[in-house]
Amino acid sequence: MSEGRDGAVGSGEGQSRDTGAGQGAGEGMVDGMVVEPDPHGRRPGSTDVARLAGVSQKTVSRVFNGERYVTEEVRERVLDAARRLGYRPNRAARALKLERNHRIGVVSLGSALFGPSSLLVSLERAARNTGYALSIVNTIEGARGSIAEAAQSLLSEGVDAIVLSEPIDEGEAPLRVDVPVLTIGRAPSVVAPVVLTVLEEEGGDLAGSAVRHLLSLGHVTVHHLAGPQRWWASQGRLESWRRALESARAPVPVPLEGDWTPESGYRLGHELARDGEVTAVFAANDDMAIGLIRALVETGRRVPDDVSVVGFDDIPVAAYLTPPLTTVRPDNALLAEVGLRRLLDQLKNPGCSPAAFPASMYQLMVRESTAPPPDRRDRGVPRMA
Amino acid sequence: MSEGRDGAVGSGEGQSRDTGAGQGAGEGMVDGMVVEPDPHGRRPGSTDVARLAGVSQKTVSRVFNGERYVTEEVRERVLDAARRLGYRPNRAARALKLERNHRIGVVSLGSALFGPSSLLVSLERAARNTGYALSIVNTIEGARGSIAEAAQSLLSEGVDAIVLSEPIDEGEAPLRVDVPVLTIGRAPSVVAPVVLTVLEEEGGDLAGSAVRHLLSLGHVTVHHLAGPQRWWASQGRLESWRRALESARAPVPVPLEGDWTPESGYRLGHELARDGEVTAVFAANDDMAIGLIRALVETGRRVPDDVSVVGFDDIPVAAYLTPPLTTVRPDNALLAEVGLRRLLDQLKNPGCSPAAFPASMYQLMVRESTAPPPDRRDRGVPRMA
DNA sequence: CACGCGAATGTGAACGCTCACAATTCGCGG
DNA sequence: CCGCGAATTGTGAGCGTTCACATTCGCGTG
Repeated sequence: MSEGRDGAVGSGEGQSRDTGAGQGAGEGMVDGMVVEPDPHGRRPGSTDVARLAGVSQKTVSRVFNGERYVTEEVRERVLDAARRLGYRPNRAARALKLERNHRIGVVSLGSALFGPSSLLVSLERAARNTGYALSIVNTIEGARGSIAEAAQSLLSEGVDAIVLSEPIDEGEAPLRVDVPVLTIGRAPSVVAPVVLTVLEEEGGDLAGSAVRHLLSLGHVTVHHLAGPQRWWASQGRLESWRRALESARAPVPVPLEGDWTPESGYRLGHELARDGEVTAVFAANDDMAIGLIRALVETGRRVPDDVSVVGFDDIPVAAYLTPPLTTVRPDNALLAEVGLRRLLDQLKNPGCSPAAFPASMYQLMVRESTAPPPDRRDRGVPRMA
Repeated sequence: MSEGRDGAVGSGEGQSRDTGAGQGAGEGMVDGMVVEPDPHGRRPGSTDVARLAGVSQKTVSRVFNGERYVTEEVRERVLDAARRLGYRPNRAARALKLERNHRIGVVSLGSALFGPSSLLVSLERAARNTGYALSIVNTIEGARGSIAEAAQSLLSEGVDAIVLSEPIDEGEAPLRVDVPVLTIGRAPSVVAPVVLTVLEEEGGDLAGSAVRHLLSLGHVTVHHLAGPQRWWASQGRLESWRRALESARAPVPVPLEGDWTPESGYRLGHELARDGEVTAVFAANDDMAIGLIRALVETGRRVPDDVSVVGFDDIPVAAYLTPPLTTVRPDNALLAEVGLRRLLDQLKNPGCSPAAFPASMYQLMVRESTAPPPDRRDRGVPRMA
């Protein structure tokens, strides 16, 4: 087996400042891997592995990159040596050389809102499945230029691409970066080598099912409690609501604008409650829907008997509220997955066409916060024309 | 918006074999900074800046690290050159040389639960305020060894430290890593150079106020709907509940174990409802409390008239439920901040004693899901002995 | 005026890795 | 036995930074 080669190593040691001598001394077991006492308290590098395995440093590199042209025997020896030393390749060095990081940056809002959170979780999972790491930078909502700042910070970390999650329209100079960008939801203006987008609308008509559900129950129209219009997500839901009404030839009331919080739903709910005509409301998220319901209840309107309410998100507790909330459940995991796939396809294979959307992303969860409007209830459920 | 640039790339070709495409920063204005056409289609490095500014590369480094001994005039010149080139220091190179990354890794559960999410957001903010970047790896609950795996993955990214957020007890071989570790909540067994902890209990007695509140309303005892006991957080809440009962000499009922979801609260709520003695329940999170309330309502028990319920977390909608939920509000931001401070102090100044906890972290939000027990209501609010 | 000292700047060697390009080996047909 | 290509392994040059160590410069002091 190992024919002389050990002789060859001994000679060339010009550079050995840190390389102690060939110590074979004490060693401790850690979890099945032997840790050789580090020569100088340094983490082992590929050269250390190479020395121990009696091969060149390059060969170690080959083994760890799964390149061809390594005999099984050598590979074994290298892997074994690596295990003994507790070696892990140094990503920084690799990134330095390769000029890419296998890391993508996410600009997100620092919020614990259910929608954004679950999107983030899904993004992480999707990224990790494809071998990418995620860097997350949160912007502070309302701080001007914070998206650009966040993007810069990611760029200096050397991310290969940037994802703008839940982008909001900061109404500023376009964001300019030199890596591919994926925006989830409609894009604010971005200048980059590649700009990709996954639109929420791609996965179906968002609010359409909610609106049609309410109309088919006999409501004359559906009011809308919108999210902050600087969020593209809010705009999408609003538009979808409007379109659904228009295509059903129902009147389109003036939408109210909240800020995602139950407080805002509550406040606007009191306004809505003053209008006796209101029998159905679609809220842009569940939190606002809940605030809204509370306001209605407090002003003596029953839900769903007097007013029907539909939310958006299907937060975990939605089914357990009183009354259980009818709501639209988006498939954030799917959204994240498709978006990331488009981005990564583009990264490794510039110019290819974006992956199509596989399936519908929205599901209306009909529960008990919706019912026929009061003047019709006794007549049963009528149909829309 | 629109596509990025495209032309302009034509010239450089030599080096672009591995780098996807040569689509580095092209020419043009970037956010007010002039980008000189790249000499070789490469991102500018400090040497380029140095050349342009007519100084040595080292001086550029000095400027960007805010070292002393740089004349104002030179600094200006360097900064100006850097701006012109659109230079950003390369973190990978720095990390390579420094052997640290200014990056800390977080092992978290991939969940959109409110508690963990808001903790994560707080961690990110705290980290960024101190110049650290965060890498987040989610574990999959229930997958064996996933914490160790996640930690390894962070390690190979070269993080300077690891935070175990919301750790769960996987009952496995101790986690062994070679960077400092911070565990938020009680630690599973970890072997590392430094192991720090922030306990939730440090910030107050968690559930104590909730239990005392209920007892003082006249309830004989308080039942507990616990979280999954593999989570240290659940154990803390359970213990705190038990201690509070014991120190009030109230009987300690057998706790029920849920899994954080409203479903589990609902299911266990039905069990609880069978026991006519139950007049007060403390749930380990709001979601379960909501499921519980639903179950109670369905079985004809009124909340709070027949049964009082207290939750934990104070999720945004808690105040807008019917009835508004009395709950314990933890200060996750504070928790994250103190924890991170301890970690960073330790990193830059090994051996110093951990920062103390500045303030109480729990606040009982008394709302309308709690009231005196049914048999006493008419007699007004009695006092505990 | 030499000397010294501190302020300001430059030098060259790593850091751990990958890549283009040898260099070595092996099998085998001519 | 030579040679040639394919399979394997080695070599050396950086990638952009930082660091220890010069080096230069300006100027007050003996």
